[in-house]
Amino acid sequence: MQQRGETTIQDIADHAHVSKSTVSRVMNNSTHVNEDKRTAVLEAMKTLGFEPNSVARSLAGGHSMTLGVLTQNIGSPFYDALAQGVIHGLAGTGYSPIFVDGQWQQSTETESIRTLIGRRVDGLLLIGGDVPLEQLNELRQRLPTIVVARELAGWHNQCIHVDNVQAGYEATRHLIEFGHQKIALLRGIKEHPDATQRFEGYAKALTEAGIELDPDLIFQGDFSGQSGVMAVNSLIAQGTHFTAIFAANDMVAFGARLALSRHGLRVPEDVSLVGFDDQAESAFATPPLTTMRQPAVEMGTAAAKALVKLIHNEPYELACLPVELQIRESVARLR
Amino acid sequence: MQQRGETTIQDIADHAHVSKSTVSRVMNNSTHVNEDKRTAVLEAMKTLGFEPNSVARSLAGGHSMTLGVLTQNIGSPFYDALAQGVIHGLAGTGYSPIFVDGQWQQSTETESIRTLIGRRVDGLLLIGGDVPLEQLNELRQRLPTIVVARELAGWHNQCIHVDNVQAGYEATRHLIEFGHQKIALLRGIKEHPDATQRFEGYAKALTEAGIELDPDLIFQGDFSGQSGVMAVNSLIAQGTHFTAIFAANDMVAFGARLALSRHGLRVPEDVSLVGFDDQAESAFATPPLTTMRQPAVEMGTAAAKALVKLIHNEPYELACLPVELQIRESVARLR
DNA sequence: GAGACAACTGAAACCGGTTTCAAGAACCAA
DNA sequence: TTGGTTCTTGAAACCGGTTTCAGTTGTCTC
Repeated sequence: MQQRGETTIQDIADHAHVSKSTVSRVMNNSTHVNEDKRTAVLEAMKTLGFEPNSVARSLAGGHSMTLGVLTQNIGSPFYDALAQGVIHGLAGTGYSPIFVDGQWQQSTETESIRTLIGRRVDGLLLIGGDVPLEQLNELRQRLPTIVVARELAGWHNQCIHVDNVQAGYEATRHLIEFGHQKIALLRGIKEHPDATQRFEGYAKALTEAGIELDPDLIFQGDFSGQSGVMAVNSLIAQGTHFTAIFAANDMVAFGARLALSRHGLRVPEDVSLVGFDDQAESAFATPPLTTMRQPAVEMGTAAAKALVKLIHNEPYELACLPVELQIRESVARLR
Repeated sequence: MQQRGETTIQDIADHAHVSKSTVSRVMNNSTHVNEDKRTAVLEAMKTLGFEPNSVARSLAGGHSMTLGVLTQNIGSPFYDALAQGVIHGLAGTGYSPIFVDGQWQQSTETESIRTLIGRRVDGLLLIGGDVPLEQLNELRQRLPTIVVARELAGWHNQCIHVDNVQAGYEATRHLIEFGHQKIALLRGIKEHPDATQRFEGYAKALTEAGIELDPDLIFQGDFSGQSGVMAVNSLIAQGTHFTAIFAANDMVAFGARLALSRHGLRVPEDVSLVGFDDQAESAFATPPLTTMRQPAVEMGTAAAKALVKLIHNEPYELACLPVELQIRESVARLR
């Protein structure tokens, strides 16, 4: 705020020979104001270069026109795409997002949410996160809240996510259809629900196809490229036979791809590879990566728009978006 | 704000049998308050679950504890990394960033900055952007402002960027040292200063080595993967001989790499490749990409910390960070 | 014991808007 | 002309804090 002496509504009032109230009414179109006064005010605003103080506005009006967005891991493609979608969905609504990073740590998240509440955000958009359901339920009573990329019991229409079990199933199914049976699963972070659910889908597809689950083929890692490298190295070191890999996400797939090529294994001729996310780079990998496309931007946009509706008590529908298999060139039929 | 009836400072005052002023003083540690009253206030705050209204605080106190951050292209690795750095640099300072996306369009940027000013941000962090210098100079008078990833005349210490000419020079130099002479340049967006400056460095290195600039080797594109694909396709279609490529950024390099492999050209055996940015995926590309590493996160962090200092009128130093050649495996000696 | 000074503390003004309330003006029908 | 309505409009209260100002106490010094 620095600059004390910004022009205020009072300055405009004086300049246009009307009262503050009238200026306010002109600004908000709340009541009809005589045409001559109206133009006088508009004129004054222009000459004085008036930019209303939205802090004062928030305090008086009771809404801050600000939405709190809790993200995780800013700098990772999936969450960035969600954030991008949020910004996009908010464009032109008058609401601005204020981002805080939870870093997947409950304490940080809780703290960040407190900050947002202190700032009197008009609504909350929680992307992923570890905050316990109970706490979220309380939150929901207090503030319009929408949760993205996380499945919450009893949050119908205030929670948008993707069917990770189904996605894991389809990815695995795709590999099975191409004749693969020895499918390595590169799991994401252990406690991460996405990872767990994708594993479920993987297990389901295998079982359904009469293929036994082989613990040696399941590698517990995280969502980093290095994790993919380590998984493949360890798979090869322990002599496990595998013909395909389902990676926790595209980044892991890149790592796996690199490690494979280090061992002289080609993709897809020797090993087929499926990723998850469809981040921008995946279409330009060599070979272009077959992956499960998460509609991250769309989810962010939908969530943001829904939140605005929710705040205004307008009806809306928050549909569960589909994860689609993006077939490219990293999967081949087993010879 | 929704919830009228949040507990206010007055509630605390009543509960603790003191005045609003005293509560305020306890909150801010501004004056010494008797121990018994102090504990009474603290006690009251705890039992009533008080979260101070920072909107009111901003209005009264004259600072919003909010920093406006104008970014470009949220969702692109370089700008995301900068944003990530900003968030990181602000952690624990009490300031929250509020992001707006300029989309590299002057009108959008100007509009966004107006919004930020309306929100009475305490400072401005401009990442890249096209706002004319003149306008920025005015802005600087009004608000503490720091510009990131853009070189501005006369903005010493309020502007942090990278020496793109030097970086372009070094990348090209690296290829020349490996014996390459036919080095294709995949330029970024035409008007983009980064692209222009890197071109200058490229030209300088070539000239210095006595290699003539060949217009056929210079491809005008943008910063996308598709641009890299098209460049290589067109280079090959027109029969231009080249043994190395310096790409506008890593994404372009990925596209180029893909197109090369489609034409049966290997990296680095047939064509050497240098990227720019060193985004996370580059280390896991096949082969791992040699690239100019931009310290994006560090720049964001440094800028954020500097802005806080600037606001507080504390001394600080904003050094120009180096772009470092990250040597990996996509460059080979010309046979 | 009186005056000076420091330490606390509450009342009230203030930040810059929005909104309520009531009054004055204009308009209309009876 | 009169009473009732509808429009406009300004004064003042209010949003929830911070900060100034002045008063009350307590302590210290001479």
